[in-house]
Amino acid sequence: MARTKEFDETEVLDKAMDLFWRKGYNGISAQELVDGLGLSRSSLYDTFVDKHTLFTRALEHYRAKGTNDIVNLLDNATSIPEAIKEVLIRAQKSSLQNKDARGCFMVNTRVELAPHDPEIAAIVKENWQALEDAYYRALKRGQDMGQITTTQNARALARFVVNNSWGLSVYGKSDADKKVIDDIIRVTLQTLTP
Amino acid sequence: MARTKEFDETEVLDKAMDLFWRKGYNGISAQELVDGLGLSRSSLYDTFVDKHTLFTRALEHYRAKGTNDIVNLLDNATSIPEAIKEVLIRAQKSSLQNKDARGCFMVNTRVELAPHDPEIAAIVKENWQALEDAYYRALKRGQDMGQITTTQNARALARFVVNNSWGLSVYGKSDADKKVIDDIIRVTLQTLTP
DNA sequence: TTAATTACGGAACATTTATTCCGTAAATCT
DNA sequence: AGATTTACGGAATAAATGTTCCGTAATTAA
Repeated sequence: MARTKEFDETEVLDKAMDLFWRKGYNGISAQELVDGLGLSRSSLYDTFVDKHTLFTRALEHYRAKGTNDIVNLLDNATSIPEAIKEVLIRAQKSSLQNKDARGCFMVNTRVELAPHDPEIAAIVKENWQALEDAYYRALKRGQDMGQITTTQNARALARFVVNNSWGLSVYGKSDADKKVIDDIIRVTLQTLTP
Repeated sequence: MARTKEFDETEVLDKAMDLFWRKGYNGISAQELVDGLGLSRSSLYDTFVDKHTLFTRALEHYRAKGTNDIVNLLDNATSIPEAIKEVLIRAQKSSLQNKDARGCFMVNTRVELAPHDPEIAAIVKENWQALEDAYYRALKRGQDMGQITTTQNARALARFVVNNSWGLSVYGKSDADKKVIDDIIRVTLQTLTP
């Protein structure tokens, strides 16, 4: 009944996610998006309405992809300290290797947009709570298995771990140094173990 | 020999700091700056050259004001855990009370600009290292006084504390909840004490 | 094959952006 | 007081911004 799109929507969202992740919402222009996404202006606006909607889609794409990976990793872990260490290290890998300094898309967005954009704030909040809950479940299991300290309740520990992962995300935005990251992760994990 | 300025440069920098702090560099326009600073466009550009220079001055103003306060507090502390607790709480107060969601200007800037702006990155880095060093000195003294654990070296603990302060800054940008903040501070401090 | 529908490329648009310019006002030095 | 220098208000500017429009191309249902 009509012409077919010449691009794959998911692939475009992947690219959009990467662009916004790197440069932020206000840091990237419509022209840069057109150039970077590889589709025409009209197709972009036909499909994604406007810049803000595209950003929202990209952020939700990140949520569905990246965050769920972490949640699954935590839910399936047998060694909780190892799993948490893995998650904290994984977030730093791109910063250390590619020196592209992306950090975490959710953290970047929370800093840039959440204070003035309720719709974005809601997505960021949901993501944060999903992460906190995943850490909570893992830490709770860890306590039952004797892998995690019981001097603090699992909820507090989960919030503490999220806080450190956020700190590391900020850290990864500039001058990432493996020694510093290792120190932070080591102290954080020592806090969690009995 | 010439007409006197009708504004106080320091007062303007205070306002500029507050505006950039709240909305970021790309989030605020030249027009909003003119309106918010209360001086004319020509005076603004005569005195502060351009938007980027004004931002740099505002950031250095923050460095000279806010960061030095913290450094002094830490250097003069008798109870190191109390001092660190005070610093971590203080950064959260504005977020909890005014719900203005400013967070920390340096953290905001590190996320928004440092990856793509070497000049800004240098200021942010210097600030971060000054803070880490101040924590280090305080923690070292704390270890000597038996107030701080010796299971980790003071440098690692300092990096860990900075990381948590950054996490709290991100947290303060949206939906700040006193219970969560208290959990994070409590676990962090428990890690530091013997 | 034709009709209907949607996609695409690119020019066009109105608005906003950061910045400059200019005429006038005020302050200081001689 | 006069000359010189700088500050100020506001209009003006050029470029960039996000978005729309239009003619043509491609796809499918009838």
